[in-house]
Amino acid sequence: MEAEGVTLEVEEADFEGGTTSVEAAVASGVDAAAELAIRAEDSTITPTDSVVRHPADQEVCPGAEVDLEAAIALISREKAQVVMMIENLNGPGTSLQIDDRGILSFLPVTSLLQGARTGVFKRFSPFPMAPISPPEYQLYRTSSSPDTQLEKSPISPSAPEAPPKRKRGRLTKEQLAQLERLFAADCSPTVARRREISAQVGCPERQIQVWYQNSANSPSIFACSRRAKAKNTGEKCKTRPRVPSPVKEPPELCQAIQTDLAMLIQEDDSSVFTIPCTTLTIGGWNRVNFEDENDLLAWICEKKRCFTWFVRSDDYSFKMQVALDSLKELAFKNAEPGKAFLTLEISSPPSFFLRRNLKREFGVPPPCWRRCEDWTENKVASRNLRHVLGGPALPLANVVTYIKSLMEDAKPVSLHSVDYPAPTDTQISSHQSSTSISTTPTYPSPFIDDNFYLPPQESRSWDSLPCSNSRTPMYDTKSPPQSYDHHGLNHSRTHALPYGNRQYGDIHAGHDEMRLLGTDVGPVSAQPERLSPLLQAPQPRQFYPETAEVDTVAHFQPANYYQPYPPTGHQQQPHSSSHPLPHFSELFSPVRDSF
Amino acid sequence: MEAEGVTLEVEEADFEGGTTSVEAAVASGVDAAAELAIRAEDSTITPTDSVVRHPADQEVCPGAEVDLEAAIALISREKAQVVMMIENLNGPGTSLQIDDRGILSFLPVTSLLQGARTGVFKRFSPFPMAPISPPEYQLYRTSSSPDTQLEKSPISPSAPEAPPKRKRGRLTKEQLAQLERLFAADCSPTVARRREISAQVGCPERQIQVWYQNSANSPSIFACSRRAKAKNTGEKCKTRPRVPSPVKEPPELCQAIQTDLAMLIQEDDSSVFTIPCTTLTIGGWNRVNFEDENDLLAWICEKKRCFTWFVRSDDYSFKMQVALDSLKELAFKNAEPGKAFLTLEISSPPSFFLRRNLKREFGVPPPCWRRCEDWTENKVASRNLRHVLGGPALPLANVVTYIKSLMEDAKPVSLHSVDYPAPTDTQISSHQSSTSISTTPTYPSPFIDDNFYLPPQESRSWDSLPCSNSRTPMYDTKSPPQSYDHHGLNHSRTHALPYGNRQYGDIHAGHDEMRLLGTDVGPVSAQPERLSPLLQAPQPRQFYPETAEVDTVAHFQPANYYQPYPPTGHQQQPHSSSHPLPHFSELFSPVRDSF
DNA sequence: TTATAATTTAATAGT
DNA sequence: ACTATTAAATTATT
Repeated sequence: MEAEGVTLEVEEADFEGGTTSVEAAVASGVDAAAELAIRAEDSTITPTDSVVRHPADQEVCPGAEVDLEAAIALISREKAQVVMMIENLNGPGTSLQIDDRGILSFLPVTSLLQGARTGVFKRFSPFPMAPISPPEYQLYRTSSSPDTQLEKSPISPSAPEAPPKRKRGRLTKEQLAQLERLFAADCSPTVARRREISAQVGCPERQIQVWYQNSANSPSIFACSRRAKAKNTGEKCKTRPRVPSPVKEPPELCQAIQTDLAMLIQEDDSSVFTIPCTTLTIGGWNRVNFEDENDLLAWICEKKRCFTWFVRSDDYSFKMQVALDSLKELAFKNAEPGKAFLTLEISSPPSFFLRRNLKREFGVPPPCWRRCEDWTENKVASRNLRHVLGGPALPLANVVTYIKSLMEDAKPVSLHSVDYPAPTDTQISSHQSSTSISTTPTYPSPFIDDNFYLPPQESRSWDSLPCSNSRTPMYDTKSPPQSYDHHGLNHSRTHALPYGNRQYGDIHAGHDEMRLLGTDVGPVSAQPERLSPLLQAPQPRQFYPETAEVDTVAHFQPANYYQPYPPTGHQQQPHSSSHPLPHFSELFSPVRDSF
Repeated sequence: MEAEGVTLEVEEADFEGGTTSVEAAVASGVDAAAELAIRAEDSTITPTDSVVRHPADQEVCPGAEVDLEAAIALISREKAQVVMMIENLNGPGTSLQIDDRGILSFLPVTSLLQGARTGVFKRFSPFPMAPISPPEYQLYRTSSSPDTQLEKSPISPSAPEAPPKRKRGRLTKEQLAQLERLFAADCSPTVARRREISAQVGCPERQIQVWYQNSANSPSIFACSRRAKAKNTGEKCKTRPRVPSPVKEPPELCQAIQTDLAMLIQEDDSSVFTIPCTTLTIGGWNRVNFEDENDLLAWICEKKRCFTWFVRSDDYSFKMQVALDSLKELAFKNAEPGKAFLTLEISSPPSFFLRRNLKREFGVPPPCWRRCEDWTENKVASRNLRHVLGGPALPLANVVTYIKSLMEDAKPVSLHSVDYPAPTDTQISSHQSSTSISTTPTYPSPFIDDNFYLPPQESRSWDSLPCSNSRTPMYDTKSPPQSYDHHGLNHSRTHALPYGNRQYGDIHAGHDEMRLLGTDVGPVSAQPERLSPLLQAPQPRQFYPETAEVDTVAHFQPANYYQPYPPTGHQQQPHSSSHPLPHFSELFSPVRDSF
């Protein structure tokens, strides 16, 4: 194959320390395999040394993959005259490519040459691929002396033992954050659990395993035995999520409440399922979180039968509670891998709370949640009843499962994280490209003054409100603006969502969307016999709706002060809400029967 | 335990970059556990940072094990005033020891102090154990100000978030040189080996590890994958020394010839073992090398059956060859850690060579070795037949092993690097304090003129001399001044030298000396049947002794032009030497049998 | 800025 | 699954 080639001469490259003549030669041959050799022809360098080598220490030989970047780096440091040869190309300008690991096997010659021409030469992979037609370059044959000629190792024992190239993938920040969270919840997950995590996080199971391993053992100062740490600080390294919930929840859903998280959410139900979310969109209002902090959370409180969206800014934390039973429609949509959106159509606006962010100190009662006015921008949340929550796919999917299980004894719905849904999806795009992105509640928080912080009063505490000793629901039953039923549940639109993402499971493109409740709202003719055990096993619980006056103080005791049923017999009459309330109990709650 | 202690003040330590006051304090207490804290009291260092940490990043606390070496290294890099405190000793001077992992838990205080006193401080483990009685030191209580006082961490959560300040120590030229060499020999040493290296080079194991790592992987040009380079240029990265010698050599001995080194020594035997030495003493003549260059080397050429001492000065390189078989006695003696002396008693003077130092250019034949007159001062080497070579302990010890293996099928002798033999040793002191230290051959190099550089003539080349196709030895057999045999081998004086140094093995103090050959020279009644395989496996090779005229040109072809046996039939009669020659062949070479 | 020391983190191997 | 180690990538320091 003393084939012709293509050449380009670069007079001056910007290699530091001296002007260096760079010469790039591309020769096309017959072989399909490409050979790349870069050679520094400096007299101070011995011929053998000057052959550029693969970073993985393999000699460059036909068919070999070459990390051009490393090679270039080498050359630039060599300050040597350089000859690059690409031989046995299928055809100039077309056949080389850089794979996703930045490794070159078949590099677009043009980019190579262009790189050389511009003298950039430092990084290679993302070179402009501008198709420069081969004619632009001269056919060329390296004019080096025979002995300096690269003896094209006859392909033969080219790296007889191809050292199983260690491809080092790096976890993204998000993935790491997720893993950290999950680790905190359970530092030694089972195989099955790992598989779930793998799906959720979006990387191979093996990688998850390795991560947990390394996290547990690494002598790193940070990790400093994440697991060991957990073992010491926390209890005995929660090998299982420790929530003794009677429900057989899907994994991530029943994530344990970390201590700090518990402090954060200050929910008195130890079985709340917190979901760290990335976006919350209500109409034009949009709150994003970059997952480095627990700044945007969602959880479901079974006891109170509500969703909560939690938002934290510098000085204050905010939350809004959406009654489970005000849910008209619930739609799940996959987004990028591991991510999804959950769209909720509710029939009544949420209730709003805020709480001062204070470091807890001994002797000082921690700030507690206070009811407040809608803190979203322009109080949009009071008008727009469509919430779009973006976050980790699996937990969000599990929310669907969970909600579904509240209505019917359905089999758990599995999640399918499809290939990136083209961003053409209206839901997503409308969501993503939505108006302003406010990283904090934009509405001036109402009622924030020092008087606002009343000492927690048992009598006013939500927790101490009677719950189930009276089966009378505590909600305001008047003025349901709409009625609905769940016959409207559009099963034809409720696709099974394959579990996992495309890396580890079957891919059923197109099944990335699911809706739980029909769009239409029918009359309340519930089918109590189809209620899930979830609702029957624990004593019927009640949702405390928007009954309190706007400035009512809600106090939740810490989780570990949880007061089981039956609570105090003392009960408080709900106030009337300024918002219309749905007759959600007529729909789902077996409580109805006991009325 | 505000116990009394023992103190020693060292006014000036030789930490590079500045004079540093070093203070060592030893306090004895009641606890059996020892606490060691080393603290740099530099205002530029925060208190927490200045607490020396275990290499594994653990804070030093009572009972903790501390890698003193690392600590010392750290301190020396800090260039800070240093307070060492050893508290809760069982008793001063007795209770600390370094375990086999080089970790200190109970260090012999005396050595610590002595080290401090002498300011050596670089290496710790093998410090002289000379029992210095505690009274020699004053009772002492650190007089530092309260706040700088080491708050003996109430074990508590001392630095909750001590930013693990990264202290960047830099390797000295010498260390780097050593490492480079060692790397060339073995680019991925085992842990044990690394520990040795660490000891030898004099910096913490961790640093060694890091260096190797960076050398192997870094895209640096020097490193530029030093390991990669090694892998490619050499065979497949000698994870083991690559010499296919039948002997099971200990590492450092079978160091590969680096390219430049090969050029330097211009030996045609690819299996020579070069040993970078620090001193060569022959009588009153003394040549030292500071190890930053390959200016003083020793090697053994199995093929020629000779030792060679190589000395390089600015314009010329010199060497002398000592016939292996003229060896009367060989003594090994440990010196400072990692260093040793080898004393050779030979029965006949070496032969001398010189070569001009020229950069090689293409087309120009490289300068070659030329026989010449004794170039030592006053030609002392021709009269004094006792050579003392100082250098790295292990290789030198291995020389002994090697030589031993030439004479008997003995198990390899391992080396013991004892605690510093007290510098009272006559051999060392006489050597170290010997007359003039000349950094270059002081004798005016003879025959240096332009005529001296004859073009290499095949017929005159030493390499092309017939070797084995005629089994007739080429040496001058006349006038052996002495006869000898190796029955004289004094086994009672041949101690087994434990391999490794005291850090990693049993310590048998006192076994730091060994002699191989008896001091007496007996008649030549060789026992050919006891010859080692080394001498039998490769075709019998011959030593080219001092046969040529003094101005004979010896030309060694480059290694890669190596001409295997049988060489050209053309043979050249040796000239008669001006020196008496031993009948070495009668002793060892099986060639004798074929006479 | 470069060179190189040191750390962090992913991955492998041995057990 | 745990341990130790390697290797890649990154950070930091001079």
